[in-house]
Amino acid sequence: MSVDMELAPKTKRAAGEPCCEPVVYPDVDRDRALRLATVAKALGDPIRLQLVDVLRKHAGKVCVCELVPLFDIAQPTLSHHLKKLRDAGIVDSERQGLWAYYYVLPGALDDFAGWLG
Amino acid sequence: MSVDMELAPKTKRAAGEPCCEPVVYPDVDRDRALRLATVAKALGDPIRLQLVDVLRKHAGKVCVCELVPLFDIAQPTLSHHLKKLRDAGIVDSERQGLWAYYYVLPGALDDFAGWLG
DNA sequence: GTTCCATATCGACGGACATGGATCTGACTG
DNA sequence: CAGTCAGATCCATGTCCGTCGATATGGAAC
Repeated sequence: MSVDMELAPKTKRAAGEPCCEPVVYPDVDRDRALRLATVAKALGDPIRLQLVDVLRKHAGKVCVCELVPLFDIAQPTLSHHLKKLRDAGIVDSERQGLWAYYYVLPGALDDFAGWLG
Repeated sequence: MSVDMELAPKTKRAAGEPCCEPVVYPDVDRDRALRLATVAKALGDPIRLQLVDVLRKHAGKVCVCELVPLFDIAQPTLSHHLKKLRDAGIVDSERQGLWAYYYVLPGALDDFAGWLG
């Protein structure tokens, strides 16, 4: 891979002139970048990533009491992570009596996966 | 989608007995989760996500002076974000005289894209 | 009612993060 | 050499994050 010479700024230029003309632009606008980054940020913690991994690979909804023993963290911490994933729109929950069941929202990761190619 | 009854904890149980047997496990071990989360965390900022988007869509290497005018942030802040992406193993840089050229490391996002499905 | 249980929320702590001004570094110019 | 420029680093600021103990909530069992 070599430097694209069309993008190489000219070495000599008038004082005050910017070093080069901008020729590249992001394909993702600010709003979409914000949405994509929100998902990425939610996945940017090992425990949350494993949580999503478990929920994604299991068809159906998983009881929180199943998730607690999988990680070496206190119950409030797990609850905090689940809330983060819910706030990011990746998972949702459903209560049944005492227990809460979590599941990955269908298509929640599609946009991100699509951007990632 | 309905609750998987095989996973539903029994309502009645002996005192001290856990509410249910764990039947789900993460396919991703702790180390891989850490590596995947590192990439996700680096992408968890709108500016860094747009940076990767620009660098990915442009074949070859892009001069920093091209990137600065694309965002409403100060130059040290942009440098900070580029360093984060470098530390995460997503991009690398190459100096040519006064200018620095950044590019996405080939395959840097493959593992993450593969996990995301 | 009371008691127990699963989960969520609160409050506080330490550490990490995003930001930008000032400054340093290294390279080109004259 | 001195002057200039691009980019990185340093430093200070305020904010957010991960963690967990304590507590609240709301349902089930007795």
